[in-house]
Amino acid sequence: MSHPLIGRLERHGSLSGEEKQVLRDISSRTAVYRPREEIVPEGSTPAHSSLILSGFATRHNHSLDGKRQITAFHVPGDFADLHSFLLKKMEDGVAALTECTVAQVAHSDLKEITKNYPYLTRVLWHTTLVDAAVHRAWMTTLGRMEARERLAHFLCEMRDRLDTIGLMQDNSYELPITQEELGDAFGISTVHVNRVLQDLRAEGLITSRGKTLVINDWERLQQVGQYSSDYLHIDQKLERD
Amino acid sequence: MSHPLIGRLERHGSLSGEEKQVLRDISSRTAVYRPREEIVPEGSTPAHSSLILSGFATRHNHSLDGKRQITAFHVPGDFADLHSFLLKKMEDGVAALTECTVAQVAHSDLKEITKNYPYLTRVLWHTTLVDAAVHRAWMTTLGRMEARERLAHFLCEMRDRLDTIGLMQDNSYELPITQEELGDAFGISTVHVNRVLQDLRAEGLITSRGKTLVINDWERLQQVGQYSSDYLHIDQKLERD
DNA sequence: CGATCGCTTGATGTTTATCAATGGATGTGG
DNA sequence: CCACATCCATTGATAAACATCAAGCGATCG
Repeated sequence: MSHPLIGRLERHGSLSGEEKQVLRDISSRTAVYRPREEIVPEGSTPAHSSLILSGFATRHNHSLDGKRQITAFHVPGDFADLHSFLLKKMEDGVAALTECTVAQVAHSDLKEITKNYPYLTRVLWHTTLVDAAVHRAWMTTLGRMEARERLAHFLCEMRDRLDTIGLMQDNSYELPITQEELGDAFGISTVHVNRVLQDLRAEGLITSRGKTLVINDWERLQQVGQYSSDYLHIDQKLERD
Repeated sequence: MSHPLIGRLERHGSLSGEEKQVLRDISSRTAVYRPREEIVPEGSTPAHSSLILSGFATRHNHSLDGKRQITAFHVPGDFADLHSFLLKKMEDGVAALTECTVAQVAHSDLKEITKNYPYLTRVLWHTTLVDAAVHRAWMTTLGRMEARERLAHFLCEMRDRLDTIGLMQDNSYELPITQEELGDAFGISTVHVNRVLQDLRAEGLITSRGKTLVINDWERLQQVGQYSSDYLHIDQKLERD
């Protein structure tokens, strides 16, 4: 398996051999987490950032009265809490959805990168900006779209994100996310998620068997979700100089 | 008037004299915008980032069916579209709410900073991460809180943000935002914003005369909004070394 | 002075939450 | 291997939050 972070960053820039070696060096310490296990506790102050090498994970807040808001779903190659490098305190925790292999990148190593590798620094900064761009897209679906549009939008987003890492084939992908988690991400009750997904199936837009999701009508699903992949900045290249 | 950006960044780190001079140099080109004028058009690819020196501004998306989602309200000292330095294409536009004086910082200058001033680079990166942290807090209110809680939360947030730049006195501040704009930010119809604000007034939590907002019961307003200022990372210091 | 803007109010309809219960699938200890 | 528990998807009935439509009203402005 090629290195997920290097693969990811190479889509956003052209790394030198030295830079690739640096990335390999700082991500050599790995850990494995079981499903539902906390990778980064909510409210903690980690000394390293967690790069997902394999598996799916969530990032989530809890409101003061205990309700959970999932702020991101993470897939292999995502730097789930790179922002903790500079923000220190994690308002949002990271938890494994499936078994996850995670590289733990020391913040001290990241700081060295900012001192010696300006281009690599910009590439890493860029990944946190894409993360924020996804937040803004989700804000728009949360604030201005109905439940079926939100879910359709998300299914489109996952298709494109998984496609770039080779986890989508024939408009089908594995989505190890329960209906309760979808509800917590998109501000919908579990019951309503269930009914909306049934509608999308009944209209012939999607099929699902177990955790496998099939997109049967990509065009119409994008229309329903008012989806455009622009905000993911897939394959946007950062110039070196 | 002291320089708003330097004031802002000095709360997040300790800048050297040389670094302060660099910041002054790159933000010397200014422009003035009238209320409602676009500062950064939605979908554009600016060659510079806009730093608000004075005035209030919004950042906003439009869903494909034309509904507006406001993703941020900006106050003096905010680098409204610093993310356009690396993301290039602006999915969200910036528009003036009041008359705004804006410093236009060339992306080429920002790139030079990343090459020569690692500490300054981290401080700038940090500001984009705080921006994203606010997005996540808003996502939580959008997804998991009711209209009156969302608005109460926002009024608390503005109190603290305006306090740090000296625009809050005696639990009172100027809020040049219409009820329609509040609705577009928090996923609520204008009519409902109006009724919720009336409720908050009737309960004695706030008073408003024209654009002036007074917080009459800070404790209870925070409770209603389930607010804690942690996510704003006010006065968090980044170590130099 | 008409026009526009922002705020307000009332009446009605829709989306979605909540509560409660069921059933299949999976896993676990005895 | 079975009894039991747990998780997740599903269904029906009722209630709440909020949107939409429509109209009026004061302030401001060219």
